[in-house]
Amino acid sequence: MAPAARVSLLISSHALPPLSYLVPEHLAERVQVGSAVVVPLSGYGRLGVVVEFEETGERLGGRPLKEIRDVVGAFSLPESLVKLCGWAAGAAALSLPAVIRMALPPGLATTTYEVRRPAPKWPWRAGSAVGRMELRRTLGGEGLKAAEEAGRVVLTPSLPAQRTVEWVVAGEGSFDLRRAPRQRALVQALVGRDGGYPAATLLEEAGAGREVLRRLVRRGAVRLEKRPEPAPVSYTRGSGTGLATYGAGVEQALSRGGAWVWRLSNAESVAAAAAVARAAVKRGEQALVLAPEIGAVERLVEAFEELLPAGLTVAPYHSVVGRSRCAVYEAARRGEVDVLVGTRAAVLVPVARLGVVCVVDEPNEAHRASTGYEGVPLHVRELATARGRIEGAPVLFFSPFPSLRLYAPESGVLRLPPREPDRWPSVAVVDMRGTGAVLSSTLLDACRRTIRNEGRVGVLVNRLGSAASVSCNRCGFVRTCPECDLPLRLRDATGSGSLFCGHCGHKETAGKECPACGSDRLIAAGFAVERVRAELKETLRVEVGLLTADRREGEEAPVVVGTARCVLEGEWDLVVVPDADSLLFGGAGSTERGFRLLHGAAQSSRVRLLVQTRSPEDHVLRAALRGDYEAFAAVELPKRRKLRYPPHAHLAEVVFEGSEETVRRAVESRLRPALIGGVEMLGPTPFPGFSRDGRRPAWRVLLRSRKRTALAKAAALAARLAAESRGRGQNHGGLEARINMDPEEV
DNA sequence: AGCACGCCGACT
DNA sequence: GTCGGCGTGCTC
Repeated sequence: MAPAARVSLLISSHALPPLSYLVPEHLAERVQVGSAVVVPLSGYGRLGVVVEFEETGERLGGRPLKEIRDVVGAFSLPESLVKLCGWAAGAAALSLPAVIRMALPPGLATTTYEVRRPAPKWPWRAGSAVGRMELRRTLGGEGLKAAEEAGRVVLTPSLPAQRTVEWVVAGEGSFDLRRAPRQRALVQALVGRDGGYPAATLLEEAGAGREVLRRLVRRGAVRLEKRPEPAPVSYTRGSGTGLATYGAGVEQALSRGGAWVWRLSNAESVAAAAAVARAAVKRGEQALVLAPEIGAVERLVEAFEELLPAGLTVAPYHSVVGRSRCAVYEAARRGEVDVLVGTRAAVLVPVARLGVVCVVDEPNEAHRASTGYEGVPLHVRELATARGRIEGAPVLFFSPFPSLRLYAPESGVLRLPPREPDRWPSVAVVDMRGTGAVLSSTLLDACRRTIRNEGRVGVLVNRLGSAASVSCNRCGFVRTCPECDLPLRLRDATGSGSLFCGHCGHKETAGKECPACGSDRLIAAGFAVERVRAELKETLRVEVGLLTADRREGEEAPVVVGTARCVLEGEWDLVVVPDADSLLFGGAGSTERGFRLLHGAAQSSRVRLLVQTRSPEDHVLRAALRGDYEAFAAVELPKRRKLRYPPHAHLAEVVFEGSEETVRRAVESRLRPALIGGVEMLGPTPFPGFSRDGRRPAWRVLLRSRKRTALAKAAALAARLAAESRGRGQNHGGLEARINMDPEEV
């Protein structure tokens, strides 16, 4: 029996399971779990990562095992990160090699060889780097294998060549520049910069063109050098005062460890995260701070530069950082970055001495990579929690309104003392029962008053109002599912037709009369942006701007109508929500989302908030308008438990695209019988407006289980079934499926 | 029979 | 990612 290493290979068919290789005596010291190694596969060298060891014979099915050829120390991962990758692969139903690849530096070239001892007729010199393709073209497949065997070429994975910047260095001696004022100015600007100066900056400062520089070079007065572009690591320049406010909370979390939620306003979250990072750095450790979007990362980096005491290093990590991203990766790996701030792409970056993980704006769904995009398709809260557990680092989640799945005591996440917002607008609730108008006179008066005082009004409209709910115009009654107590949704936005429960699939007809008061005034909720804009323009006779993800018009207007994301980013004197009900009961959003939007609307208003509703007594509405997260959670948490939403079980959402018949047949005959390991199935339910091309109907199946891995496997199976039926071209157009693990909106 | 093409599974 | 094996379907 000899120990063999299981190696996860870095090739783009990720289906290959880890393979076993013998560890030769001379490499035994260096081969550990996480080691990047070169191993033979079909005769050629490949890059792989050791994921475990096993006791095995020296042969496998009659053939002797091959040996590991080399260790690539520069790209080895810490053992803890391999563990994390294993966890993530199980939770997301991805192969381990696929996840390992995400943990390696971006842009790593895995097919580059170094020529060590060229044969006489080879066109390459010793030491040159040559791609596998070129080697094969010249030497042939067998020739390359032989060359590898003989050690003439060695697979040498490498990072993309760093971009270089041109530097100007002053030359020796003196030159007569009396008649060359431009050149003189350039040389003047170089004085005192003995190490040289970047050419672009120098030219700009001296106000000179390239020709001036060229002449100086010709004279020998200066010389040019190509130097590697530095990684975008910046130094902090603050004093660190102002972070003391958070000292007690920081101390509590860092000394006790584990996962914590800290309810703070978004602005305070930034300072508190800085305080956490600083405490970690004081202990000689590094901090990893995760933000939902690239813009948020950039803002955090800037804020940290000002907030943290001078001399610490901060670096951003996200897809737009570009070629120098791998330089940041390397710097973090070597322990040279004190605070690494990144998007979800950063959660698998190896960090030499991880001291703490911070997740800001925790409930934001942008923290999740969509399937098929870069990154593990799980919410960062799951990955951060797992990473903290595996690496023994505390994890802190920041938000004024954390997700309920995290806040639930059963999640095992501890709570730090919250701070309620210090500013809250005066709130007006307009009861719209009995009126068919879009805009009440109270709303219009409030707008007029604000405009007269030269204030600005933000009008928050819930997207396009599709997938609406139905409520009674007379008494405000909202139809709910008898089983789940969730608002029923309208099958199509036209208002006619049937209602369904998005959770269990319960169906009923809309009916003509209100079950509560008997009136026949049932209406579909949900106003479109354009409609509200037109009515405001018409009535107020002022310019009304528009602010959506795709369109920006008249942003500076006294009144601006927009979708939630855009309006809540701004600051307004008056924020108006013409249809709060569509936020609360509308299809495309959960109760949590409704609460967050209304709470956010209050926070983005300096003076006044006005909402129109047909459910003025609704507890979510009331709690949101008071900014009372605790009251909201107290009512909603038991509901989650009853419905067995996360953290009480794990859910996987599978969205199928195809005809109802195809979906039902595939689900009932193939998926349901294959469910094992305590995985339950709910649905399929219609999924309005989620089809990719907008034409084919979409259907949602919810899978639920206590065991995350069993659930992930079931979801992957569902996707496979869809792919198979598509492959066989069954029934007009077949089936497509998308998976969403632990979806936000249930 | 002889050959191009595509699919599939093995490779450790 | 790379290879060979094997079946299909075409041509000589």
